[in-house]
Amino acid sequence: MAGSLAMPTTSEDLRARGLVHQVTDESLFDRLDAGGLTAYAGFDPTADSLHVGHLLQVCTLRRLQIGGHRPIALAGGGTGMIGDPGGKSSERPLLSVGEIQANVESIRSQLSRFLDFEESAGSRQALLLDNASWLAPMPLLEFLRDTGKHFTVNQMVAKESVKSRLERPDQGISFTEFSYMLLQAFDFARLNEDHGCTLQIGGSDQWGNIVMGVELVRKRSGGHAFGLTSPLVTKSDGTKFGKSDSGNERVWLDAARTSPYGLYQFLLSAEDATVGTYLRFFTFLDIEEIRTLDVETAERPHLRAAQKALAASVIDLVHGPGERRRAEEASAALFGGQVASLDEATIADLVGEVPSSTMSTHELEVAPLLIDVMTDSGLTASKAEARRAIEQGGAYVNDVAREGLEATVGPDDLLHGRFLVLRRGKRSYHVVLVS
RNA sequence: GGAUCGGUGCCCGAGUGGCCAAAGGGAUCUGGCUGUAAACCAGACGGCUCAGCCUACGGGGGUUCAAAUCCCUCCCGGCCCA
Repeated sequence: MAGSLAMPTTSEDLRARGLVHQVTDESLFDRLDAGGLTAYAGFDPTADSLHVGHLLQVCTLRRLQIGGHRPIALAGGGTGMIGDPGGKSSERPLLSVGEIQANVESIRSQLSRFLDFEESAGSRQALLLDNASWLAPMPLLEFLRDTGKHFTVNQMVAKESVKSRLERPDQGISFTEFSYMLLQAFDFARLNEDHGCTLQIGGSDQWGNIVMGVELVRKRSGGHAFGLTSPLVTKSDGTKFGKSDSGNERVWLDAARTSPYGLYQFLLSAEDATVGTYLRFFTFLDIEEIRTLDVETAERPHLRAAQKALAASVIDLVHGPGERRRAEEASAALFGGQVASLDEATIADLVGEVPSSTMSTHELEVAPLLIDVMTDSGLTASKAEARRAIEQGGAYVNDVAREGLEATVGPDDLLHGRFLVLRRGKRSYHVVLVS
């Protein structure tokens, strides 16, 4: 990264972006600016894809790599079999070894979009490790003697993640989950010994676990390790970032789970109050540029320049510029206000990008009920839902609201003889390809 | 192993024989206002072949004209004793 003259140092950049919540030791900042550290963040491989909730740590690792450090992404193939008690209201289901391994593999390719795993990166070359490789074969007695003896149950019970579970009168915490923090601490010690890793980063909810790791490093080898946490990413109402606004589903980085268009729409709808924070957290635009966007948001919020920049930057990184273009174009076409007059090629491009389905000319000729078409296409989960949408005035065909439960669609509704653009509510589009 | 409390819809949480598809809150959805924001206001919120029917109150069985509510049993969790 050849920097311009105004290029901030790594610690300046992290601070300016608001990425520093807590540090175990202020002297970390000098080291960050000096370069040459090895830092890690852990990821639970509970699914075969990362989701936007993982984005912050992935981006921070990338910032560190850019700053001249070696990032390690640690897949919790071992700890993933246990489950972190933090935040969870109940015991989590255990995944099988096979499932976890498959998940780790999928995540590997996603990470390579953010981190440079090539040897050409030299001392900055990123690593992806799986803690199962050392946790799985570790003898229990060895763990208890070498790791367990360094911690008292007293301090473990005092951890916020455990306390919250203990305070619930109707829930408990299994010993298995209770052990999680020790395993995480062990990971840090292990990475420290094997790879010279001296920094663990994570969300602020990881603070307790990270501190234990720092302690364990000191107790085992006398080494000085650091912890750095970032703030929790929330929306203005305090709820967690990462669930899609429509549907309450997770937003994934895997295009097969969340399309680039879906991700684009998700980011585009970021609140004014938080879009600036997101730009700082999830993009690599420089601070000056982001400040300019802050001003834009304040002065011309309806243009949503910041949201557009956010969506574009993130998708560039996650899916590449080609997919970003397609997502932008699809969004522009649908939300441009003239769906019925879009040209054939434009609508054809929407198919596949936007949620879509197919239907035979046959089926359309019998003038099916809109209720059924909406439900069959998956736009609504049930006929009752489709009915409700119509009754409440939220069902549209080619952007025109349809009223009456007996409303039907037919060949007359086709655009260019083969498309039907359905919409539910303000922004859930669905394209039906009729052939 | 014993004693005891508990398991209700996406979540929290009332209900303790019929008026219960089950209060209330949150989440979600739709409409309004806007900017495909937020906040706010209003409505909706199990499903279907929809004035009826089906599924649902941890699982199974039973009592009853009628059960989320009573009984038996099993499973799971809290807490206490051993």
